[in-house]
Amino acid sequence: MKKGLTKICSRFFTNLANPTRLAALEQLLEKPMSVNELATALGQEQSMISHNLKPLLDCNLITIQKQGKKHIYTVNQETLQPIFAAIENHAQKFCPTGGKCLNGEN
Amino acid sequence: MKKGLTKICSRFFTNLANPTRLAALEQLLEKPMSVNELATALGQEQSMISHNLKPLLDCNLITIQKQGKKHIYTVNQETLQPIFAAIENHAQKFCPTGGKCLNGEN
DNA sequence: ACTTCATATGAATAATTATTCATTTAAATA
DNA sequence: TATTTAAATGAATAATTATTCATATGAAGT
Repeated sequence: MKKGLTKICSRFFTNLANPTRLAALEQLLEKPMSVNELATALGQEQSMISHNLKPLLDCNLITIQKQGKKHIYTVNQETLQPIFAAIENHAQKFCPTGGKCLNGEN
Repeated sequence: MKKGLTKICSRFFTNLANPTRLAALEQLLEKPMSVNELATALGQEQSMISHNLKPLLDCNLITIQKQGKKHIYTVNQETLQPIFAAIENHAQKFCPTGGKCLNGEN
């Protein structure tokens, strides 16, 4: 890790450290969609989705494409794919049973 | 991303989304060290370091090796290296100027 | 221009997470 | 076994972040 990356990493991880945003990303990985589609798919309020998409967009973890009234959001796969892959590997190799990493809820 | 990884990812990212813990990891990447060494290196209280190392350890992002009284912590490079690399790439390619991702402090 | 549909924003409150300080546990050694 | 050193824990408070609800913006169609 390059020195001084602590700051950008902190913001980056903060953006990802949220179940609503992760669920949104998970959904958007299936296919790009609009805010309302996302809200419906996740069973959440539209404003909640908007609020949560904003930091992801600001950090370029998703991109927006405006089609008239609709705003279609797309995942930045180049960045997120390897990260999720690393976590999947970690889960399998280092937390096979979930363990303390998953004890408790969230 | 495999379905249902949202939960583990959330905990995972929550652990990383903290400047103190990132600084600790950055330091431990240089070389494994004890709690007090870390505290000194980062200019923080021992109890703060301990509190922050705990979730990293619970999630196996670091490992512990007890040498008598001293507890030497080591980074799980297999997991963290590719993640930090992906973020570095992201920062260069998608946030070359920092932009909104870094505006404000943190 | 008015209405509708889609999204974003703001401000208040709720919930979560971090930090501090005091205390405890545990290992090593006198 | 008493003392010292290293680290962990607990509980209180501070700080941050999430969520909700009301409202604003903005694009399209009438």
